[in-house]
Amino acid sequence: MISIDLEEAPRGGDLVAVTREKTDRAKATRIDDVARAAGVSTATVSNVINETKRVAATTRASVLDAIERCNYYPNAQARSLASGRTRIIGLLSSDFASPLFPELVKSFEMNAFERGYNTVLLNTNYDPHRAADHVRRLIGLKVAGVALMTAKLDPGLIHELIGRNISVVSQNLDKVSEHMSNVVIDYAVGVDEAVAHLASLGHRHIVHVAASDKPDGTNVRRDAFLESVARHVPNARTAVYEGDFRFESGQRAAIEILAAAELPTAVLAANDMMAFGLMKEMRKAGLSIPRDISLIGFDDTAFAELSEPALTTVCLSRAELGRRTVEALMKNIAQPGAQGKEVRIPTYLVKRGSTAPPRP
Amino acid sequence: MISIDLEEAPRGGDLVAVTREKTDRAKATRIDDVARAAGVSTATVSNVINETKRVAATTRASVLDAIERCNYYPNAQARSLASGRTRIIGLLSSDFASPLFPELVKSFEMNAFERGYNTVLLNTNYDPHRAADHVRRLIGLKVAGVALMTAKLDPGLIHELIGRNISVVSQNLDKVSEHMSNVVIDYAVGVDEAVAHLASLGHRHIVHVAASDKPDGTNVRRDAFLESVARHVPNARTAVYEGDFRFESGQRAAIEILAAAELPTAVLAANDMMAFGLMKEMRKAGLSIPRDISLIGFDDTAFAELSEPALTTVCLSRAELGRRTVEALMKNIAQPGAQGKEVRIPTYLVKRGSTAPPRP
DNA sequence: TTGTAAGCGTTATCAA
DNA sequence: TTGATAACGCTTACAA
Repeated sequence: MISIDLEEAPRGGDLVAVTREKTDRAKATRIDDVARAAGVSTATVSNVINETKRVAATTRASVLDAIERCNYYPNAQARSLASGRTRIIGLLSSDFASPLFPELVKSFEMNAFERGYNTVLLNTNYDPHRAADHVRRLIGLKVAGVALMTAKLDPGLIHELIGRNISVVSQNLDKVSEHMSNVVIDYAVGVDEAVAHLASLGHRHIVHVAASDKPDGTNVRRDAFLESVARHVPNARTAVYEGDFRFESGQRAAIEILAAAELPTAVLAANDMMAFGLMKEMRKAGLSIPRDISLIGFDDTAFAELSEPALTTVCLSRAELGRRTVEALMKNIAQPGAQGKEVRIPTYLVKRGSTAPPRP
Repeated sequence: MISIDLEEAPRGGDLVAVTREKTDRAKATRIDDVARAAGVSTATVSNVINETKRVAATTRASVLDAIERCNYYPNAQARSLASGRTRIIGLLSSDFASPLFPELVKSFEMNAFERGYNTVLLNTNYDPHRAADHVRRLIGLKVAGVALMTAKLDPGLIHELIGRNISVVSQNLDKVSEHMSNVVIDYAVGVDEAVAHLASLGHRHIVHVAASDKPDGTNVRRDAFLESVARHVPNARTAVYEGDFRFESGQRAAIEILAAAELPTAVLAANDMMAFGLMKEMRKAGLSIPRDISLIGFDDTAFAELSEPALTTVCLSRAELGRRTVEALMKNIAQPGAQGKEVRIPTYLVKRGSTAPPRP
């Protein structure tokens, strides 16, 4: 849309470059080069690299030396063609830019890396066609496993993966099965902490701004909220407002809440964005948080600790989510044919400045 | 640290599952299966898939049909082993969780996908060892190209890539060379718009809270700031404070600014985080933004439009950055041996509520 | 327009 | 403990 490629930048030393080209590009070194350099067979080199067989210490040393000298990097394509496995795992998501993902992706990649795996990233952008294409690519790539961090995926596609012996870890799916584990985020514990916190501050009139992730109408957070309120707050007054996770829906919910006969003393929003919307609208209405009303969010997005007041919020450790997802994948890969597991990631409350006792 | 794998979930239909296993896992279909099914040779199937040769329409149709019927997914490893190229590109970053990245990663992946490439992600976490390992892996994977979105990387490693005929696109590097392009973010235009905006509002005393990305002491934003002020504001008063991109350093800068003999009427921070720090501290000191002082940030992070007041900020389009990075990579891949290009990504001002005319 | 067959760089099975 | 050598599944000259 703007700006164009500049003209080619000036460059010195053409001759040198050309020479280098002739040297470096002269075919990458292969396992036979190393074998020759070490005076052994390719089988031995392979065994040294993969530690697949006992190799005499001296042979081993000279092979390693030869690898070093030749500046040898094994060809991953050839390796996996021959061995039938790859060291690649996929991470499929609907939207990498959504708040939870950046850190999750980072943690996922780092954990995979440490186990010798590379991560390929796939963003479906909520498009089922794209998702199907992505799955196809993953199969073509012969990935060892895939983490499906997307809202919902055609079960047929999942089968396609499982059937090809690719490990799958899904998020918040209901069932595990052979070769397929499930990471479930345990919203209930965090919600319970939040409600208990409000109850202990003395709140008796707490409302929830819900937003449902599942299309089937079930809503884990809302249900947990209602259940927790019933448990922690005797004679509670409560209500549930509907939002859609977006800032604006938080604002709309605030307007509804303000229009109600009696103002609640605390609000639990299903995510931070809506909480920020609530915050803005309530401030506009002249209310002070937390003096007039307490507010709790969900997700612990980057801004939660910077907002005015800093937002009390329920969150989960993205690092843990990433790590345990990779672990689950690895477990499935290591034990093909075994039954998948269910991994629960707890959520917890982070207390900040947006909650206080209700006005007397 | 918390929670443990639950016991295996119950499962029904073992028999069915076992049957499926026998069927599905019975060796993936290969190109010969398709060839046989279509009654042609493997070469023809390959030519249909890759569009590498003219194939008679009828033959083509029957091959496509056979591919469909066999549910055939070409083996990427075998393909690239045979062809010498892969459809994988790498994206190397120091920290995927930093503000610019999520959307950049998303855009990068989507653009790569549309061109038939898969993206492998590598997070160095600012660790040179890890970076070196990553480069090694990329070479082993025989990726077609790599985008180096990391602060600095050992030039030796870059050479290692180039020498192996892997296209490289770096960010904010100084030079381009054969097989290596450079994406530079043009901070100057955005800074200039920001300063011009302040000047047109009537500001004459504008300070900058700088933070340097480059270790060599050069600071593009600061230099652009000083230059723009000199150009747009006659008899300007100005000053530069040092920060480190973090919220707290914005707070510290605010304290310094407030301690100065005369308060400036506007502040340009080198990123949003510091701007938020400034905002918090100035509010604490009883100042109102933008009535008492105008504030401009840099990056347009997610919260810029949600803060109170919404932050005027300089930003760049992450979508464009991702797209043009992939384009540069593709160009290099398509024309091996050609000289790299320099791609400039402009920045621009987003006017929001944190800027206003100075008090009279 | 189609087919044959020789690689591509490993791993893994035997045999030595 | 090591070495030959046949896969692995595809692409691509070269032939037909």
